[in-house]
Amino acid sequence: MSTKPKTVDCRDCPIHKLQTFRNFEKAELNFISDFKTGELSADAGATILVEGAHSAHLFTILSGWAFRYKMLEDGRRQILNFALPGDLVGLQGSLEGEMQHSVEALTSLRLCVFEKQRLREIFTNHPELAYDVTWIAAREERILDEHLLSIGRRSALERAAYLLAFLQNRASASGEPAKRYLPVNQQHVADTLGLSTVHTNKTLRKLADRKLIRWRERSCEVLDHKGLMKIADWEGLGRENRPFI
Amino acid sequence: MSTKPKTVDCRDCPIHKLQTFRNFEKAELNFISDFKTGELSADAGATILVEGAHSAHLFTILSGWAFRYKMLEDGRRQILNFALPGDLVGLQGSLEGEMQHSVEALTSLRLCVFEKQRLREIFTNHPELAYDVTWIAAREERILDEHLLSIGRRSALERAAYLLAFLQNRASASGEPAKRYLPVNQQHVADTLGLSTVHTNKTLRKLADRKLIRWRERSCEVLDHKGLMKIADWEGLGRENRPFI
DNA sequence: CGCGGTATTGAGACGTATCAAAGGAAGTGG
DNA sequence: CCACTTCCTTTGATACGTCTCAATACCGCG
Repeated sequence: MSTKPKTVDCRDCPIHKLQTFRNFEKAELNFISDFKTGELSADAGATILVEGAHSAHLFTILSGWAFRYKMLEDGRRQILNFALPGDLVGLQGSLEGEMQHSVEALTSLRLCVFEKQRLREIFTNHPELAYDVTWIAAREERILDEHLLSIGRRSALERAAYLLAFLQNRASASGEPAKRYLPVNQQHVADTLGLSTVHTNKTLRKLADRKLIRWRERSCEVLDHKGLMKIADWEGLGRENRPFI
Repeated sequence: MSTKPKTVDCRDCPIHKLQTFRNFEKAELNFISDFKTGELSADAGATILVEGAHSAHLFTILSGWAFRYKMLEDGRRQILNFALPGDLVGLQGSLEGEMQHSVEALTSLRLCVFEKQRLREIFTNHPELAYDVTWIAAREERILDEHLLSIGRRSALERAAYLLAFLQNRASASGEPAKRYLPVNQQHVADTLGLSTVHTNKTLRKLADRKLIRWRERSCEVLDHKGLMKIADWEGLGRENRPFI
């Protein structure tokens, strides 16, 4: 095996090379490279950020999946959204002050670490990148809007169909084609849909019976993406040139 | 009656004077004033923006309440969030491309109109304001996170308590103290909570029986704010120095 | 081989939706 | 000022969806 550098230089970032992302100037990459203070690796199940804590950092996902969630005092948990390679984590909620949600690794994870404190530098020195940050925030909002519609107004079957179509959509755009399966278990699905695990199981079974998905150990294979979208009355995420930091 | 100018000059903006908002530089106000292209008035029930359309504009609420919502094909509606004086409308969802949600006036409404196209100018010329835009987006995300937790994991009673506490919180920070009542009807509450109107009615009745609220025609009076927060296990929004554009 | 995490199933309780109808308040036109 | 309409709220009865509890089956792993 050849020796590899421990951390990826942003100028060689594998993610920037992907089709889904926009092209970046040399100067921008240099700045990002400087902005990046390190990398973090975490195993599946590890907690990256916890609600109520003050975090000095902001992360970008290099590889793997994570999810954001909130909990009520008695333990009820709601998963808010998932984060895939290229996603910014830690921007949601207040820019300053305590975290309003927790973040957990869904698979083993590699993250780029940035200092929140230096976020303002982006705004003063690199307006284009600053605009990107806002763009990313707006995109997250759009997704949260969809989730809200889903949980609020769709039936259990429609909700499940929406979620799996959504995750499949995100996975296939994230440039990890190796992963044919969505790395979630039924507990995760339940906590995202706002359902009990038992009912989630029965609902997923219906989707499986209709040959829309196949359930595996701790993961889900989507067999009929369009079929799921149709059940959920969902259009899909736009095919866009995402920015990325 | 004395004659009034049709539009408010940003330098005299009544909202900037409120305590909740941060202080602004002269240069910033001048820029905002230039950025503003007009005002728009709308009656309660009027549609400001519609899902699927391309809007060239961005709005700030001068007075009155509005709400954002999405609909499924068969007519089911989900209210995503409310907008009060000082809130930015139209930023949510994609910065470019079609609207992903609609916006409707809840009360009679006055809006400042900005051109989306010129948003980039903010980023190149006024980094502080650009940072504010991002701050505002992050705040909206935090609120959407709360709503997701609520709809996904709280019972009907807890959800209603959360929503009314939330609206009361927002109302009292928005500098319209004249309005002691929240200007929503039970249909709005139902569509926000993801419940039927009938069940919403029965749930609100329980809150009223416990002397937490009193229901009026097309509006709600909150009698015990803390009681609502306790039922919902909700901490409230931070008392922050909001930016504003 | 036994163990812990995950998925599956069934039965009964509970919460919420749906349908239908009636009562009240506000606004309109005669 | 009244009759009328319209929108909003309230109530009851019944159906349905989802939750809870409990037990079993399954699988990978030490």
